[in-house]
Amino acid sequence: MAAMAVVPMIIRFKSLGVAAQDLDALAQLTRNHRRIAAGSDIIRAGQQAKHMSVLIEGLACWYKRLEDGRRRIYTFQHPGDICDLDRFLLPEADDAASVQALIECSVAAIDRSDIDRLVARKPSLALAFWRATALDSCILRERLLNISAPAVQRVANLLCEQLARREAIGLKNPVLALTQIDVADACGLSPVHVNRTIQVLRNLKVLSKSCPIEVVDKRRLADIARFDGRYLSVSRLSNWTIDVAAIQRTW
Amino acid sequence: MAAMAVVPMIIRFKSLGVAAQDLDALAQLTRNHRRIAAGSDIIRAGQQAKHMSVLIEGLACWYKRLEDGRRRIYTFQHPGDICDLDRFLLPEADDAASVQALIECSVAAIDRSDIDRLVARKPSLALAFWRATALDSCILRERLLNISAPAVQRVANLLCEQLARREAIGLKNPVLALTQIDVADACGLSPVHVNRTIQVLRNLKVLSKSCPIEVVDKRRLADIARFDGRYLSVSRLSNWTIDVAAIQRTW
DNA sequence: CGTGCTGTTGAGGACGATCAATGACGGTGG
DNA sequence: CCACCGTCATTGATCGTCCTCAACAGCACG
Repeated sequence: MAAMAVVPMIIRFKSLGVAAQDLDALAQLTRNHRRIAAGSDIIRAGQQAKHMSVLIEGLACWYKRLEDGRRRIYTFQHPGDICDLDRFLLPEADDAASVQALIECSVAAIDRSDIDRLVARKPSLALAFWRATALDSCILRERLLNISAPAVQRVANLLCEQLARREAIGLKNPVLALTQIDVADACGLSPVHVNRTIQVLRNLKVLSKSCPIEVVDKRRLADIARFDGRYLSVSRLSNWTIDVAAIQRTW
Repeated sequence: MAAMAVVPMIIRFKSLGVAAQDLDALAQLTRNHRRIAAGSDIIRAGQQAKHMSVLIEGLACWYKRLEDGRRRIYTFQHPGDICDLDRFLLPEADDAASVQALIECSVAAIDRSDIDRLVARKPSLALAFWRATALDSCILRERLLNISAPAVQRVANLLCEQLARREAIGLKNPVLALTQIDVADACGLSPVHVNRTIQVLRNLKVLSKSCPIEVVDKRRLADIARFDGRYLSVSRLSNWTIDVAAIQRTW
């Protein structure tokens, strides 16, 4: 397994305020992960979870299937996100949603009992999980605001959020592995309209003409989106730095 | 102060899984509360919170003011809800939102330091707060789903949610203290369209003709809303019962 | 008795959905 | 190797939901 693949996850947990020594314990538990093919479910609606799933690498979406079969995406998940955090806390209330891998992902499964033990013994971990829950909530609120804006702003805002979340974990590549259908399901728009909206953004020189969505003018995109990324920032929570070389040696 | 006024809050915390003995400690901290006039802010955007605010009585909305002055409501808050839970955890990320009293409210302020102490010593309380965060997240996700449905379903779903949340804390009165403007800001609809939508629901004999919104056919409302309240249920988390008489004696 | 907020009604128009068809591409099996 | 298929991107045309603007009535308030 490539050592560097886990760096984004480490950065994420660090930014949530996990103490260095607690992070080691967590990292031990995520050493074994399985790969999930693009398109298949990481978390399946209605299934009891015996473990907690942490996304290590890839891109996933947290969604619910409506009665008519349409998929509504709540939000996307990036490396370091816990796929079923809410369900872990509220098993009864929260089993209707699923998580699907949009590209090939690697996912670590941590036993419930291990989590319970960790949370009980490592306060910084419990707090970090709580913060992660709150941060999900922030993201959902921003989506909720955004979803009643005009289509161009809606799409732009979604893309800004994904870019910002990727940058927060050290991923600088401005190509997003989203299909227009993914964007449509997340923005509450029809795929047809998303297509037209993306063409508008291309003509504004904000997106490239290439087929996986690629942002070429981040500044302007944020402007169109009225995007203020502060709601994503937990950066001041921890002040220790990451020794990437050490990670490479360890993994 | 009327002793019964605190019962809904007690029920709420109990349902979140707070152990009986920990609840007492929490109750002590909420004994002093201030009244907030209808229309004024309980939590003001941009202000650092030195304490955590718990809604004891009344009805509030968690909202954000857009640049053009419009108010977008994330969700409503009922007795037992913590007004600034997210901000408490993520002071940096989450100061753009406000909470406004929609009718006269009473709100308890608990010092940050007291909370920190409680959370550190009483695991059931920490877990309950975490669960409350997750439950907010569930509610936001449901709003997010719903906001792309047709207007009648949108409004119906919002009303169902409020009824269910009130019932969960023992409030059985089917009259909701919401103006049509409140509903509009929460549903992402114009007030004019909300008005017409409510008239549709009245003609369907689901709402009464009276001016504060009153639900007269809950069954049918839930049907129109495609409302499945399971996402709100944390009922199985605690199994101890409430001694209302004891509360009356204590307060 | 004005003033402001909420609720109500009417008319016109915009944004985005839906339906339908086509092209490009990759994967699969004959 | 090529025909076939499914998925995704694209384009055109029509239609419906909901917004906006405007005006007015009821009501509480000072």
